[in-house]
Amino acid sequence: MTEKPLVRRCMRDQVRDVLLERILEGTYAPGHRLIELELAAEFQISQSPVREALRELEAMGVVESQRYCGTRVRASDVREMQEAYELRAILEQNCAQLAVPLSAQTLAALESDLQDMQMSAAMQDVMCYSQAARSFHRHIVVESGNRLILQIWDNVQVRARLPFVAHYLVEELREFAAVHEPILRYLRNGDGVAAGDALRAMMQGLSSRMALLTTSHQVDSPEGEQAR
Amino acid sequence: MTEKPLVRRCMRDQVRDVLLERILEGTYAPGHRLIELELAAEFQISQSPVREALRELEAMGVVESQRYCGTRVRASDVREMQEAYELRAILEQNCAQLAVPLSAQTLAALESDLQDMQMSAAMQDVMCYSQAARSFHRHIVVESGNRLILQIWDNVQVRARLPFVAHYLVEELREFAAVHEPILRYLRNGDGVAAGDALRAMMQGLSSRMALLTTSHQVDSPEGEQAR
DNA sequence: AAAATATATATTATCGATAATTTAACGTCA
DNA sequence: TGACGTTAAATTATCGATAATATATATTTT
Repeated sequence: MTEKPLVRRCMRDQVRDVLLERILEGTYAPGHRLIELELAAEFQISQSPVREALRELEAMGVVESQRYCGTRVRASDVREMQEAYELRAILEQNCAQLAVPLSAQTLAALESDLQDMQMSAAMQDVMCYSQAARSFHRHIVVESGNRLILQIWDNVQVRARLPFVAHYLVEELREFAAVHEPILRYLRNGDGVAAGDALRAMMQGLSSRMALLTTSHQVDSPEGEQAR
Repeated sequence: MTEKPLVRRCMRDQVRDVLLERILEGTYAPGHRLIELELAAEFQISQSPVREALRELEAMGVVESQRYCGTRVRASDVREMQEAYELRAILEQNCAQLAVPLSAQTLAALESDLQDMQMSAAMQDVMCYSQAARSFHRHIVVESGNRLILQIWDNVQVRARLPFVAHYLVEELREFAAVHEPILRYLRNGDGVAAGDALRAMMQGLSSRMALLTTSHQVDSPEGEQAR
């Protein structure tokens, strides 16, 4: 397993980034155990930096660990994803209101993101769609001017697992992209309330969809590596 | 400096809690340096658990550290506090809506908190007031049923530095306590929207007050211990 | 055979020491 | 004097090893 040489920048940060990447990309499935000394051996470093990286990931909510029992990738259950979308609904509704009026520059960026969404929706490119959608929504949060909310949103975003969700909605990506059109229109007209309401409705719709996954699909069930 | 014996429960957690307490109580003023080996010596443990505790506090946003340069208590600037109250306004407004109708038990708890607030307001006991107010608002967030929001709220709560804010508002604690009366009444009547609106107004009022502190007071200026 | 107990193993939590790095203090030279 | 380099001191980052603990496995007891 060859990996980048891990030089310059403290080991801890590098390990964190590598592990986070692996988790988000799915290399480490939910439930996968992360053993400190094993990882230390792989990276050819000692236990300490690995340990600290894991603690950081734990604070971020992507792994969880129990005293003396090890650390494993969190299986984001349906309930949590639902809650994440419910929270996003609230945050983004308000951010839209705070963000208007938007600069021409920001509007252009949103326009560009929307085009990317429509393009990738047509090609059913889930990863690409997720990225564009994330960018679209994030711009609105940024423009709210509240850095704390942005920080929180970024955190919640990780838990919302959009790439995962988009995968289940691959047939409907076009429709989801289309929903963003009126939102952009409202924003362009400076109607933050309408844009906010539309954003909220969209997110709450997704939240409801999450609930349906509970029964139809088994979400994030660890396949290869199980709890013992 | 005698302290609790720090036994049972991993050292890291105990250290974290002690340090957090000291920071929130003001024993460690903003800007205060936290030196790993110094703390390790005080607690009679090694550097590692102290270090991990500091990393955790950093993730919580109460301290900040630079590579090889040490860790110090964050000076929560006015802007951040303002943003925190703006966010609380949004979260609590929505939580009130989600929380109704409340159980008799919860209403009783809110009633009790309100009494504590009025009592401590009368005695100008800032710490006591802060605690009661925190409990009051937290109950509402808990009853929203959204655990993720609760998690976020707890985090934001730390940044809002209520004890600090309350100190500046000590003369007005009575009035602030009184504002909670109609909120409780709305909640008792099951009017989540009205309660939410009132909560939001209160929080936004505080947010505005924070802005005023910018000019009139020098907030959180490290007195004893300075940056070098 | 089932329950309870002891042993073994795997892994984390902590330790004490060293390496790496930053900042401050000092001295040198133009 | 002041810019510049150099050493010294302070502190973090990392290391390698040990202690503590949980889980799994084997053993005994009833």
